Parts: sequence; C-alpha cells; structure tokens
Amino acid sequence: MLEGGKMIERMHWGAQEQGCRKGPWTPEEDRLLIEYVNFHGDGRWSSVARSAGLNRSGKSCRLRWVNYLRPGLKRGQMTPQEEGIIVELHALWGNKWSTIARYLPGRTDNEIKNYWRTHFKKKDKSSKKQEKPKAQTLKQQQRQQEVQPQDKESMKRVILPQVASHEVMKMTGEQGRQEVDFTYDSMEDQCIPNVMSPDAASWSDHSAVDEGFLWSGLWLWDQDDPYSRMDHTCNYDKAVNPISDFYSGG
DNA sequence: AAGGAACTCAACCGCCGACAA
DNA sequence: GTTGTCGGCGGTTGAGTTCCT
Repeated sequence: MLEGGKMIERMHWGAQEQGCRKGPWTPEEDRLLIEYVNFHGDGRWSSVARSAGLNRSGKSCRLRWVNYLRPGLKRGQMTPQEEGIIVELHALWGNKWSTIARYLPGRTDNEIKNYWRTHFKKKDKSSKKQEKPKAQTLKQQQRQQEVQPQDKESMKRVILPQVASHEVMKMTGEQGRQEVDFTYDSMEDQCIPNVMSPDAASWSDHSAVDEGFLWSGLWLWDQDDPYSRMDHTCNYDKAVNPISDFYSGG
C-alpha cells in the first residue's frame, strides 16, 4: 500500500506539481486566486489552479486560501480567551488542530498549531528541564504570564459554559460579540444557530441535560464578521461534540 | 555593532479517507 | 471490488525576524 499509495499520490498531486511554482506567494498570485475564488467559489482546487492561470498545485492554492486569503481571518495576537480555549480543547482532543480551529472563528488550524508549538511546547519543555533559563526565556515566560487571565472567574465565564444540553449548544461572548445558541436537530444531525439577547434567561430553559451530550465549549463569534458566521453554519452542520467524542474514544 | 540563538509563521510534505468511475 | 482523483489533516521545514550576549 505504501508504494501504491505513494504512487497514486505522486500521480495526482505530483502530476500537477511538475513545473509548479513553490515558495512564497506573490501579490499577483494572491490576486488571481482571490478573483477566481470570489467568482467561482472555492473547492475543486485542482481546477482552480488550472483555470485561474496559477502555476501552483491545487494543494498549494487551497492552503493559501484557507490559511491566508480567506475572508474573516483574524490576524495578530491570540487573546487570553482564545489561548484558554486552545488549552481546554487540546486537553480534550490532543493535536486535532482543525477540530480546535472550528471553535476559534477566524483562526486557522495552521495558526493554532504554530501557536501551540511556540507557546505551549516551549512551556512544557522549560518546565520539564528546569535548567537555569536564559534571560530571554525568562522574559518570554513573563510575557506569557501577563496574558494569562488574572481573573479566574472571567476565564471561566469565557471558557466554560460547563453544561449544555443536547438541545442547546451555547455560544457566549463578550462586548461587541453576540450570544448565540445552537439548537441541535438530532433528526438532521445539524446545529441551527439562534440569536438571543445576552440577558436572555432562556439559557436555563434548555435544562434537559443528557449526559451523553454534555460538553463544554465556546465560540467567540464576531458579529462584524459575516464570513465567520457562514463558516459556523458550515462547520456546525456536522457539529462536533467534544464530550461525546471523548467518551466514545473518537 | 556583530554574531549567534531563539522565535515566528507561511508553506511544503506525506498520509488518509471519501467518493466516483 | 478496484483504481484513480481529490480534499483535508497533522507534522515538519526553513527563511526572515527579533532578542540576547
């Protein structure tokens, strides 16, 4: 299978990649890709590569779009809240970066992966080694501690809506964001987003707790970000239930 | 100021699963 | 059932940048 698999791999991606450009994307390539995707939509990456006049592999196009060009991507520092979510979900799932990324609108799996490697692996390493840290490392750690939430309550508020029922999956957020709940339609295996006012006491209305569906989760959903909204609609078509996945060994 | 170490992040690679022919 | 194609995922790399001595 290894040979066969690799052969197939080489044939389909490799055939495209023959003579394909590699390395950093130029603004011109970005422009071509954006124009093409805006007009035709994403998917069918091999044909995107061909039709858009890009001398790139389909894979490369997909990656560039997903990780960099896609609208709605957040740039810049991870917030303490996001960091908390990453920690929480990584504890649950391990290196399931794409799954974790679904809970962080505007962040890509690649970004989260990189973030984890640089911030948490490093911490892990230094805590294991206990060697006399260099001044640089110390400073870095201090910086990291600065972003750690001082207020555990606020952290809790953000990270752990501890319990959701099988009917409702909570999305909760802070100023400028919108509280949203998802009604889980077990017949359709879908989550349907409902918008509610932040003070809605109706959260507690959904108290029918089914242990099999208990899970902690958080979405920060930027109101101003139509794409992230769309993204959620897509992602939660097949909603992931961390706890049930966890218990089912998935 | 210079050199080297450490860090960041975009991009690539290899593998796997889904799906269609 | 087999084969080929494609999309997606996680791991890794390496160039550029920042920081420290």
